[in-house]
Amino acid sequence: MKIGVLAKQVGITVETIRYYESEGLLHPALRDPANNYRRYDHSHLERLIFIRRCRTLAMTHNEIKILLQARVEPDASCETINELIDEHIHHVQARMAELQILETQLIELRSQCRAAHTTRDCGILRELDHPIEESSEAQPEHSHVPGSQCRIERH
Amino acid sequence: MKIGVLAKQVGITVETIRYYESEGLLHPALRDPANNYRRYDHSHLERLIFIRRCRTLAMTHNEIKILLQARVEPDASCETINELIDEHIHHVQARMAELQILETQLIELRSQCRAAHTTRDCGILRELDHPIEESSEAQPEHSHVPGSQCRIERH
DNA sequence: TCTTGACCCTAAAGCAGCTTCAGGGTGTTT
DNA sequence: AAACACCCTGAAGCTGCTTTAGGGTCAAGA
Ligand SMILES: [Zn+2]
Ligand SMILES: [Zn+2]
Ligand SMILES: [Zn+2]
Ligand SMILES: [Zn+2]
Repeated sequence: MKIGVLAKQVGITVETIRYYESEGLLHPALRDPANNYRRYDHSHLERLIFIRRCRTLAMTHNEIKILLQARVEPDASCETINELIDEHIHHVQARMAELQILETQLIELRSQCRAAHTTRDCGILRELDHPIEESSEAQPEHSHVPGSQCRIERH
Repeated sequence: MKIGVLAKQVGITVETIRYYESEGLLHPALRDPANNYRRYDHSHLERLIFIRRCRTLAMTHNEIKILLQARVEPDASCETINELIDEHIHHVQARMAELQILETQLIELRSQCRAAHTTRDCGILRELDHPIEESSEAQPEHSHVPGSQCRIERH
């Protein structure tokens, strides 16, 4: 099948497929000698579905590569996989904890202004003007396995 | 004061300060005619503290710019500010909800493999091979105020 | 005085995971 | 033959910085 058909089957764009190929997630497709178009078969479809499933679970390309590697080594132990998923669950939980703290702080901030008035007297602006109070809790310096790092976005 | 002193006062790097200037968050500093070094005063310090406070609350540059604008218009209504904070709280809550769903799915996935065995028989890989089940809930197509968009990272 | 080290400057690239754009072929239909 | 859908590559854009490269400035010590 051509790239457009594959894209529709998986529910992604052709650009994303080409990007995955350039990233080494998807094996380069065979090319039609006549026009240089990429040709895909069922194994590509399956691999792409796997990749997308991992992406909707917010795994990074690095994490996915490790799983893909395990997938083609049927005789290896799946320890690695279990550990990777466990670690990734931690990534998600850690990010949620951060966001919960954020939410609390934001709601407190919001409570500083209940009636609408001029910005001169706005409690929100006033609170934002103060420096950040250190929570005095040292950052745990999370030790990631180098090569499968994931951060669940901390913009 | 010079940029290095300012950076230490605020607790960020000089590169970040220069970046904020290039982004239009911080007004360009006066330059020492002798050596072209940036010179800052107290108002820069206050503005930077404000910016950092907003950043630790995960606001985007766009959101911060709106607040900064309100800050220099003391006679305007603070309606805008309240709405922006409310919206931003929604950003955080929406992202948390996404992560909670993720966590549930990941824990379910993890439960597919309790004993270590070969990847051939790994329930995790098996489940990842299946296509994504649509939760059939149409995405709410959140209507953002154009110009203050924020996404709390959805990598 | 010369040199070392701390500090300052700019411009550009890198990170993650794509999306979008520019510029140009291919292939089928009307 | 023109229109339109589809394919190709390479590069830039997005976000919020960090890092690197390459090069001035300035104080103090040898
Ligand atoms: Zn992860
Ligand atoms: Zn207010
Ligand atoms: Zn927001
Ligand atoms: Zn297993």
